[in-house]
Amino acid sequence: MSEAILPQDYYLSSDVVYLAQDLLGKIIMSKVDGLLTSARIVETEAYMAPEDRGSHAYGDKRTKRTEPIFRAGGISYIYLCYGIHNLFNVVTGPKETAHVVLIRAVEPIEGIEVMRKRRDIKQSDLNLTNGPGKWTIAMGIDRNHNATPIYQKTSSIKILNQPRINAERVQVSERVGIAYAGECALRPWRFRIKHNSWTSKPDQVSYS
DNA sequence: CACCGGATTGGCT
DNA sequence: GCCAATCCGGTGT
Repeated sequence: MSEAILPQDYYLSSDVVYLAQDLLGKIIMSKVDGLLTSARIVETEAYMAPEDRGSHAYGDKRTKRTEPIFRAGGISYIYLCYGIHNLFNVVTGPKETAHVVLIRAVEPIEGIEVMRKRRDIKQSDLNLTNGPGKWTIAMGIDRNHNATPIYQKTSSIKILNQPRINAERVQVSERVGIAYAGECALRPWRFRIKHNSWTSKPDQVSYS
């Protein structure tokens, strides 16, 4: 039964850093407009409010937008970034715990033709799903799917269990795009499957 | 109600 | 490497 849908209990852990790493290698599926796509999760990031300045829920800030983050784990948190991109997070932890895992990149398994059609780019297939704003398009995910459960058979988005990736095969680094978060930006909460071709942008190289 | 800026991307110089 | 796209959430007047 390694391909069972991950149950809500899985997402209720308070250890969001563990979960972010554990979600690597799991299979995310979507069924949107009757079209099935599936892919392997190859890159994640953990966001851990209230202390985490990189999180929308920093300081336990509650707004209409951040409200789903405070619900019990196992639902989606999808928001619009730069007015263009729908970024998908998994809400984790018990109710009132504002932790999420951002899925940053996936490796296509099923429905790659559907993904090509949705993305409509004239680039290599490697560009179909190798970024947080890219794979959601490929898999038909947008804010209509915000704050919905992902642990039910009937869910349009769900994640199937797979064996945990060994720590030696995981590349740990700083998170992307949150320089404004000061010291929090330095936290090693980005996780990638090592040597996987479908992960997103490489680490920034700094010259001094 | 006006303004600022963002957990990004793709195309062009 | 640079930068526009595009829009809405959050904040302050």
